[in-house]
Amino acid sequence: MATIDLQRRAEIGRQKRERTRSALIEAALKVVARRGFEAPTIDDFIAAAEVARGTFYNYFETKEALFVAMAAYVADAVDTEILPLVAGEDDPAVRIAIAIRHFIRICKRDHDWGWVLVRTLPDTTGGWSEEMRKGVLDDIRRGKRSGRFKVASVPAAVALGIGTLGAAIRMVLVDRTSGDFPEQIAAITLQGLGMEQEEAARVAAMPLPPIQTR
Amino acid sequence: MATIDLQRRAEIGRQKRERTRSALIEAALKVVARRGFEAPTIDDFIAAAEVARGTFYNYFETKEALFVAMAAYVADAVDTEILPLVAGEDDPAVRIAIAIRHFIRICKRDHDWGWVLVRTLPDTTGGWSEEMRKGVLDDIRRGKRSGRFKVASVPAAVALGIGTLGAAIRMVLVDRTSGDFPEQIAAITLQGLGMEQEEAARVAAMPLPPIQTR
Amino acid sequence: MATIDLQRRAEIGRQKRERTRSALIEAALKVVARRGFEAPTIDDFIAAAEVARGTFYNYFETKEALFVAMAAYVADAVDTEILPLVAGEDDPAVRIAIAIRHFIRICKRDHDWGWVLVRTLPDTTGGWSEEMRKGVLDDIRRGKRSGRFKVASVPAAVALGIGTLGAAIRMVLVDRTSGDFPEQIAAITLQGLGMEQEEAARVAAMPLPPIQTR
Amino acid sequence: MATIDLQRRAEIGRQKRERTRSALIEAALKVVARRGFEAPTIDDFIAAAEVARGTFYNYFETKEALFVAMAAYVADAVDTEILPLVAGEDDPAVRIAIAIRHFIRICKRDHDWGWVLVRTLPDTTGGWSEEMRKGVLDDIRRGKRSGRFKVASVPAAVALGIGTLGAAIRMVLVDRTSGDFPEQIAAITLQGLGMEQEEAARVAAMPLPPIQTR
DNA sequence: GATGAATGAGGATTCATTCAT
DNA sequence: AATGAATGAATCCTCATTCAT
Repeated sequence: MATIDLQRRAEIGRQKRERTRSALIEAALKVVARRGFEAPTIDDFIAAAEVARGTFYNYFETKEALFVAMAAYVADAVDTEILPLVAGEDDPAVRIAIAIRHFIRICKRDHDWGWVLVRTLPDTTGGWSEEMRKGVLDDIRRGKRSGRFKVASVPAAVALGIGTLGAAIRMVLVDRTSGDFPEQIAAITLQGLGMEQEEAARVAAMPLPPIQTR
Repeated sequence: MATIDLQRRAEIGRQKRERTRSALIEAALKVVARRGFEAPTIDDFIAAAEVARGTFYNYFETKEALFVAMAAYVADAVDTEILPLVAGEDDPAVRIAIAIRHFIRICKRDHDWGWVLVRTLPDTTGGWSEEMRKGVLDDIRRGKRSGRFKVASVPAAVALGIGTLGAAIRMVLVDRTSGDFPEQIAAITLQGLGMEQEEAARVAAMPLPPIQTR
Repeated sequence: MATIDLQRRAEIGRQKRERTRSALIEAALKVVARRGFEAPTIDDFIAAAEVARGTFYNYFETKEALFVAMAAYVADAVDTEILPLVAGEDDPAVRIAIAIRHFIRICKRDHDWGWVLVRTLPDTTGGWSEEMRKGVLDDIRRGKRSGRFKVASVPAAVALGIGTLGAAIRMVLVDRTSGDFPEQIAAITLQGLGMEQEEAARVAAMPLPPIQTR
Repeated sequence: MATIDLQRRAEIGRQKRERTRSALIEAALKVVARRGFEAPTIDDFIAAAEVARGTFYNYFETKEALFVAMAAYVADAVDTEILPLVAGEDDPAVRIAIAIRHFIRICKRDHDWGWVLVRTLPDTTGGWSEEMRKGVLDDIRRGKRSGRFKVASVPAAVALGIGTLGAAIRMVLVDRTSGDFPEQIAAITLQGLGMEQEEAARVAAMPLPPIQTR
C-alpha cells in the first residue's frame, strides 16, 4: 500500500515536472519566434509560461540551456513529421523534394516554428537534426553518383539546397506566397541540382499526404 | 575676411566630424565581424574606434543607429565595386554570374564585410542596396522572357538566387572553400535558373578583372 | 493544507514587500529633508535604506515615483494626526487655528516631514491631502457666511492661509523661532481672515493636547 | 587716428559683449520660467540664446554663475519698477499695498518673471533685492510702532506678508484670477497686519500709475 | 570673441542569478 | 516543486567642461 502510494506520488511528480518543462519550452518557442534569441529576457519567458522566476531555474540553469532544449525539441518534432514521409523512398530527388515541400508547409502552418527555424538555420547547431543533415548530404552524393543530379561541386549544391530553403521559409513568413510555392521551391532546387525542368516539376508535384494540423 | 574665415572653420569642422564618424563605422565593422550584432557593448565600439564614450553619442543615438549607418556604408561600398563590372553587360546570365562571383570574392578578401553582409542580407533593409535588389529582379525577369533562363516562378528564382549566395558567403567565412568556389556557386545558380550545365559553367568561368585589395 | 500554505506564503511575501517599501520611503524622507529633491541620487536613497541598487527598481520606476509615494505617505500621516483634533469642532476659526498650530508643531518636532511639506506644499499634488484641502476651503466659506470672518475674496483668503503657513513652516525649519510661534501664526492668520486681534489671540491660545513624539 | 580707431573697436567689442551676455540672461529667464532651476541643461540655455556651447563659458564659469546674474538682473528690474512708486510715500500701509499690487501686476503681465520670482522667493538669495527686504521689515516695524498695524509678532507678520504674496503670484500664474486680485491681496494682507477691513480696502484701492508694457 | 568636437566622471537602468520560505 | 524578493555586476546614457581652431 505504502509502496503503491509512493509510486503514484513519484509518477504524479514526474508528470507535473514534465508539464512545466514543456510549458517553458513552448512558451519560449513563441517568444523566440516573435523577438529572436537575443532580445528576450528571462522575464519574458516566465511571463509567457506563467511561472515564477525561481521556477525557471528549477528546470534550466541558464537561458542558453533553454535554447538548447528548444532546438532539440524543434529538431525532434520536425524529424517526427518529415522522416516517416521519406522513409520508404529511395530516389534522392523524390526524398529531397518531399522534405523541402513539407518543411515549407510546416512553416506556413505554424509561423512560430518557421521563425525559430529561420533564426536557427544559419547556426550549425539548431533546427536541423544531425540525422537530417547527414541525410541531405547523402542524398546529394547518391544522386550525383547515380547521374540523377548533375553537380560539379557538392559544397555548392549544399549551399544551394540549404540557402534556397532558408530564403523560401523567410518568404513564406514575410510575404504572401502562392499556394504551390513549396512545389516551386522543390522544383527549382532540383533544377539547380541538375535535373531537367520537366522532370524536376514532375517530381516536385508528386502526391504528398495532407499536412496535419499540429 | 571674417566670412572666409568662418567658411574655412566650418569646413574644417565638417571634415573632422566626417573622420570621426568614419572611424566609428569602420571600427564597428571589425567588432561586428568578430562578435556579431548582439554581443558587443558600446564600450567595445568606442574602444575599437579609440574615442571617448560621450563621442559615440555625439554621432549615434543608439547602437541600432550605428548598425544602420554601417549597413549603408557596406552596401554603398559593395555597389561601388560591383556595379561598374556589370555596367556594360547585357546578358542577364553574365551579369548575375559576375555579381555572384565578385560578391563572394569580396567576402573572401574582406571577412569583416562578409560578416556584415551575411548578418544583414536576410533583413530587407541592409546589405543590399536598392539598386542591387532591383537589378537582380530585373535580370531574372529579362532572362526568363528571352528564354535564357527557364524559370517557372520568379519568387522561387529570387529565393534560389539570394539564398544560395547567402549560404555561400557564410561557407566562405566559416569553412575552407576551394579556389573556384565563387565560380561553382555562380554555375549552380545559373543551372538553377534553368541553363544547361555546360553553358552555365562556361558563363561562370568568363574572365573577370582581378579583385583589388581594399 | 497546500492552500493554507500558499496563503501563508503570499501573506509573508506581502509583509516583506511592505516593509521594504516603507524602508525606502522613510529613508527617502530623511534624505530629502537633508538635501532636497534634486541633489540626491538613487544611490543616496538605497544607501539610506540599506537595500541593493536593483531593489529600488523593484518598487519604484523612477525617483519621481518615490517622491510621489513619499508625499502621499506624509500627507496621510499628517491627516492622521490633525483630523481627529478638529473632528468634533464646529467653529471654523477654532478648526483653522488648531490645524495651523498643529501643523507647525509637527514640523518643529519632525524636521524631515517639515522639509517634505515645505517642498511639496506649492505643488497642488503633494503634502496636502484632498480632505485637508477641501476642509480649509470649506471652513473659510462657512466662517465668511456666519460672519465669523470678514473676507472680501475667498481666493485671497486661501492665498493668505496657505502662503502664511508655508512661510511659517520654512521659518521654523531655518530660523530659531519663539515657543509661541505656532500661536502667533494662527492668530495673525485669523486676523487676516477678519477677526479682531484679541479674539484671534484668544482662539489661537486655546488649549491643545500635547504633541506626541512620533 | 589710430587711437580713435582703438577706442571705437573697444567700444564695439564692449557692446557686442554686453549684447551676448544679455541674450544669455534673458534666454535663461524664459527657460527657468518654464522648467525651473534644476531640470535645464546648459544645452537648453545655449539653444534658447542661439549661441554656441563654448560661448556660454566665455561669459559664465558655471550654470550657477548664470543663475546669480539672472537673479541680480530680475531683482534690479523689479527694483527699478517698484521703488520709484513708493519713493515719496511715507505711510507703511500705502507703501506695502503699492508694492504688493505692483508685484502681482508685473507677474500677471510677464509670466516668465512671475515664475522666476515664484521659484526664487523661497530661497533667501534671489528675487528680492536687499533693499526690498529691508524695506518690508522696516515698514512693518514702523507701522507697528505708529499703531497703523496691530501686530503681536513681527516674524509672524513677515511670514504673512511674504507667504501671502508668494501664494498670490502662484495663483496668478496657474489659475484664472479676477481683475482686482492684486487689490484683494493687498487688502487682506493689510487686514492681516491689523487694519480694519474698510481702511485696508481703501488703502488697497488707491490709484496707481498704469503698468508699463515691458 | 565665437565656435563646436571631444571628453569622461557621474548617475540611471537592466537583468541574470541566488536563496529563504 | 514553486515562489518571488533581493542582489549587484554590467551596461547605458547624460551633461558640465575643456580646448584647438
